[in-house]
Amino acid sequence: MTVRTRIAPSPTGDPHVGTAYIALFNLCFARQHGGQFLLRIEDTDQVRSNKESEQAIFDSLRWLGLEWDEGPDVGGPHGPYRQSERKEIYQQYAQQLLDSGHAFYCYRTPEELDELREARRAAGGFSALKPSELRLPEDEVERRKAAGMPYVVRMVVPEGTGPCPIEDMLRGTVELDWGQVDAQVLLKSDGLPTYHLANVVDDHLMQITHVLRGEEWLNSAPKHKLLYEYFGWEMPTLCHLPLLRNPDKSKLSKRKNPTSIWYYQRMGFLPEAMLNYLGRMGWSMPDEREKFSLAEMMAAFDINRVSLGGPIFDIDKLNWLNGLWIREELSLDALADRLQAWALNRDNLLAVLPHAQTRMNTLSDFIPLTGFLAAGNLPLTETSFAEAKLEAEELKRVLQFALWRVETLHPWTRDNLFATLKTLSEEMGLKLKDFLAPLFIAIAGTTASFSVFDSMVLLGPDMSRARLRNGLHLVAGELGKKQLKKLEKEYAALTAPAASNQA
RNA sequence: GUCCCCUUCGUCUAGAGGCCUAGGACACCGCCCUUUCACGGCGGUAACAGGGGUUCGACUCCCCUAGGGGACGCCA
Repeated sequence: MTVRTRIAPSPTGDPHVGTAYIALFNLCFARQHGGQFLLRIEDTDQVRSNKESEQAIFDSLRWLGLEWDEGPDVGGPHGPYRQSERKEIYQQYAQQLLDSGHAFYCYRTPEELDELREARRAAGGFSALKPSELRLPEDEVERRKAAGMPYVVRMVVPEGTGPCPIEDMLRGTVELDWGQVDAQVLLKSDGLPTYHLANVVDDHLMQITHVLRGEEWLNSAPKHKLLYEYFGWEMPTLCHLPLLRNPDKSKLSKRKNPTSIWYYQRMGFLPEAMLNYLGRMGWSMPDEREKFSLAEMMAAFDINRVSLGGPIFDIDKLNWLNGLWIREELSLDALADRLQAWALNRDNLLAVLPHAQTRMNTLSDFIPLTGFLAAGNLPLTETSFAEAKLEAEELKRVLQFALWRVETLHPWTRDNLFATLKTLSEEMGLKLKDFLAPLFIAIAGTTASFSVFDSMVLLGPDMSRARLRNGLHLVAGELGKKQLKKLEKEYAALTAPAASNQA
């Protein structure tokens, strides 16, 4: 048996806890059956594609203690593969589908596609675009081809509606409808495969027998099934796991929650506890024990013990569990080692010292000066922000806008942070000093600290964002939908200040 | 809007027709331990979404409704 999970790097390089969650279940399932567990990096999306963010994922999984196997060769050396380096493989298989009439060239422009979709939507019913609608007359195809217009390769799908049964390990037979299956793009105009093609081809070449993936993929299973039929390959057994959720029950997202594994590492959670907690999400030990190691979980694993309701990622319980690990599993000696490795290591000290040294008279000044860097959550209250001489509304705007600006910021460097936030302060018409004050308080707990940009670099993106979010929460409470809309509007107006006051 | 999935305490969950007066854990509250705070111990509040069936019997099976989530891209 060979089980795999596909991993999509995030554009900012943050390894997502959801990734680890899926990987954990894949690993346990594979090991329980004495099988292999393979990883496959998904990098057909040019935006996400860089070695750095891929490496971050491997590092984070290793930190957690997850292991994986080296897969069979797919046109290159063993290990995780990159689609962009194996472009020809997918082109070759796409050609095979073109030759057998299971795929076709499509020269439709984005505008035409929008129109077709809109018409579909207006008509009600299924919104999937079918080959018959997308196909252009022969002469038009020739004309566009001659004009050198970009094209894609799409798969042929059944035109009408009708049941398409999908077998799921946990749900049994799920009946989807062909009507919702569109003529999926297989090869993009840049020649790279989409997820769907790469997924099927890779799994076949890697001899995958079982796929455990997120529930979000359930709806595209018919496409995959069809591709397996076209190629005449045997389809792996599918299993769709529930999605981790935010406290508001939506799919766990960076916007609402810290989702990066590094955030939790930074917060001082032990990898064992983290993995233990993920194992408790949607799964339970037969004896209902709460604390267990990866080895224990693998030994006792049973996929049928997965419960289907999407679990909410609850930091309170993770906290308790982590405490349990610290108190019950670590000797004082071991705990000392952990602390040393976590924060008090030489690299960390050398990174902080340049900022601390000039402000130190005694060695004892060091901890008070830099303690905020090692702290998890700062002990702040609403009144902590009184130091910033801004009125409540402005305070709110500064924190929210700054948070939005740095949410997608990459790379996370001092210069980049400075440029971004300086620009924002100018757009908001605030003096940099006034603008920065609330950021200082949210990040360092006080305005009497060294550069907030340096602090943010030392804290890292995840912790910095979490602190800003926390600060915002303190001054603004839970933002209502209306308020949020208003802020979003003001924020959008910032980047295009001239355009808004015409009429 | 259309399709799919899901639905047990606030949260994570146990529960495969009678063992359920629905169990455990987090959080919360109270008591005990304790020079404080934690830890630990003991106890408490708190749930089968609603309505119909099937059955001698339904948290468990079926249907409907409601709610939540996901998917409808040259993103994964």
